[in-house]
Amino acid sequence: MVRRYDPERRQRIIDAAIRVVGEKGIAGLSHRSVAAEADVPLGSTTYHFSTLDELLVAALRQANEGFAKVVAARGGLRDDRADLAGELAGLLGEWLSGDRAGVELECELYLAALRRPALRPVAAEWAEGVAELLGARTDAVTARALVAVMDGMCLQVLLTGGAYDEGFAREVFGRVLRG
Amino acid sequence: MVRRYDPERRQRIIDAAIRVVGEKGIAGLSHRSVAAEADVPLGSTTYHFSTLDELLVAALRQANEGFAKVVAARGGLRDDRADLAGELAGLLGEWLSGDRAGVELECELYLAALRRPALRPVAAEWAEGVAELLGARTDAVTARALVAVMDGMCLQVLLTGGAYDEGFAREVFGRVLRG
DNA sequence: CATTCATGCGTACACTCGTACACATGGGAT
DNA sequence: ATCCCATGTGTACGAGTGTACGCATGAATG
Repeated sequence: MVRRYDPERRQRIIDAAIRVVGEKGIAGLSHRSVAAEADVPLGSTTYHFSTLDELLVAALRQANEGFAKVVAARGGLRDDRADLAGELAGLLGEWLSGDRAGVELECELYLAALRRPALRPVAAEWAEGVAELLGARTDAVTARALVAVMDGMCLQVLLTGGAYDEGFAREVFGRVLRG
Repeated sequence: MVRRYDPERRQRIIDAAIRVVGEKGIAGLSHRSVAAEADVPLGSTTYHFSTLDELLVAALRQANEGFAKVVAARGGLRDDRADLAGELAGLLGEWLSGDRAGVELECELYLAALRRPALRPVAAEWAEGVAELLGARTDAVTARALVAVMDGMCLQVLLTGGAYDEGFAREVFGRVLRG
């Protein structure tokens, strides 16, 4: 069995990477910047993550839990009696209006999959995870559609700098659900 | 009136920037790489675009026309008799299955607005442009919703590496339109 | 106890980058 | 005709980067 001297070392590097991306973006991520943020020598970061892609995969996997936490805090969307469209609209609003830096961080890592094939499986996992969560309340096709709408509305808010309109979101979710 | 010695110089640099981003991604964009691609000296690129952001803005503005061309080639969505949901689904399919490198290029520039505020107005212009195009066939709220759905479905295809399902797209567009 | 080797650490090298600056050139204004 | 200045060019510097390599350390194994 392989054991490490400092089992926290690897985790500390991932946490530091997330902070670096949050502050300076993926463009500001380097073995050195992570090493400085994690307060470990350069060789330690290159040893644990020989490629920056590996580090990004680990960071994305961990950051993905942010949205899941918001969902869990809201009871996991399991209340069949509640209005799902309204629930989702509220969920998005809470997520977007909360820790904005964290939101941008998650999105940036997620969107980075466009040019980094290594991240695509992780991005796909996230989409499937949300779809499964919704699958408990609706059919698979509608769930996939809802995920697409959520992604699209997040993009609109984050990319164009516009404000999030919860009423609009509820309306759109409702139409998709009314299929 | 201010005239340049080489009126094409600036344009050639923009074209070169688009090619560079298409081949190596935004991460591979630098004053030097653009200069090499455009076959101009380094000083020329730094003179015309002192910041890479400026160059990206010009590139995004020019690349945005790619989708508009596909729309125009399809008659501009102005045929009221046709099924709008099917039209949009076909449009997306044609765009996504066409020049894939060009699609990724446009998306990457578009998504870069997340971390580069300078690009946001241009991204917003694009979204508004498409919404206006759709506004001729439906109300403003529905148009905005359709844009969000289009963005979201493109993301799903490009980020997760999944295939584009035109039937699914048509179904979702239909639901949003049936509001 | 002795050995092994995954892990951790420090340093150096070659490379690219943004930036700055001095100088060349020639169109347009005077 | 002359001057001005936007434009074009070449070069250099310091900072930051990925990578590689040699060495240190101590847990695991026999």
